Amino acid sequence: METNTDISPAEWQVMRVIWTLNEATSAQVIEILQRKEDWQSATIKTLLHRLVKKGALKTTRHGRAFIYQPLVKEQTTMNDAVDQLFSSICQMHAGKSLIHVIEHTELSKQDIASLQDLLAKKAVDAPETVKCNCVPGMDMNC
Amino acid sequence: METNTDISPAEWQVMRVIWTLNEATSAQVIEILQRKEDWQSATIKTLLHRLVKKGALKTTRHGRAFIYQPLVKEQTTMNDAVDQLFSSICQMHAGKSLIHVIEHTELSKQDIASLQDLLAKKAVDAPETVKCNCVPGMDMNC
DNA sequence: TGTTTTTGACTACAGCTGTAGACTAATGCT
DNA sequence: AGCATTAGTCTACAGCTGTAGTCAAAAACA
Repeated sequence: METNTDISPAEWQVMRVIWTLNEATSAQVIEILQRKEDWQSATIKTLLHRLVKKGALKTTRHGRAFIYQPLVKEQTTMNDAVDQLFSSICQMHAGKSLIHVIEHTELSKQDIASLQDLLAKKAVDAPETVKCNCVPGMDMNC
Repeated sequence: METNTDISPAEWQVMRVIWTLNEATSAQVIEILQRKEDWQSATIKTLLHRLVKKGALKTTRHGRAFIYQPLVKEQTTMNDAVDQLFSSICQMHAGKSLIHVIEHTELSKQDIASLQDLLAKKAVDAPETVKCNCVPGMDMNC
């Protein structure tokens, strides 16, 4: 079964709260998100509802209210989103964009080490240049 | 003036062709994109039109037809898109997602070298861990 | 010059998104 | 038991997207 969880930006905010807490009531999500976003509670309820419908969250009734829990993993969902973006841009320029993100992203020593490791391995048989694949058939350089 | 060029996935495909060719007629764009996507010409015309309206493309009349040219730079637009994505995900997990992309992206020797350079510099004062910022106020780890 | 082709413009329409009001049923306090 | 609060459901509505048909004007060809 396809878990085609295409999560919109606003929905991401909701997911992040729930991923972090592992489970939460709508009241909690509302309280927390209102510290950050200027959203009415009805808006957040709608987002929760849509996420349940999309299969990204599940609910368990607990007396009066529901408890919301994630059905999709955070890291997986993130990776999918990033993959989707990178697969729609020009391969030739992807490297520069990666440089750009890394310049602006805080990374732990751990992650940096992993990246260095990975790059060292990739360097071995890296091509001199990566071809632009924007115009199929033609062999262009964008 | 805000050049809030929010380009949708389908529109990206169109932009990529035009960025690569520098300029193109709608006929060219249609011909090229139909090699890759199963789109009717009317669809591609709509996309071109929307991109002009959004300020991502400009047109110059050339007899019967228009010549389309980019008004926004490819690398800049890509960087913006990537920034936008990374700013909506959990900082704590961003590193892992970067590792993930790099694993699956072909990179030139050049780009790898730049990345290595950059990482070496960042390693110097990298934090042990990057805090999750998903639940403001609370000091959580997602 | 009349006809075919091309090209852009306009219209369409459903599904997704952001944003939220209104209503209802259940809960809890007095 | 009655009223206030709360949580979820329904409805709404405009703008963006994917996807495309139709039409009119212009151009090219016969």
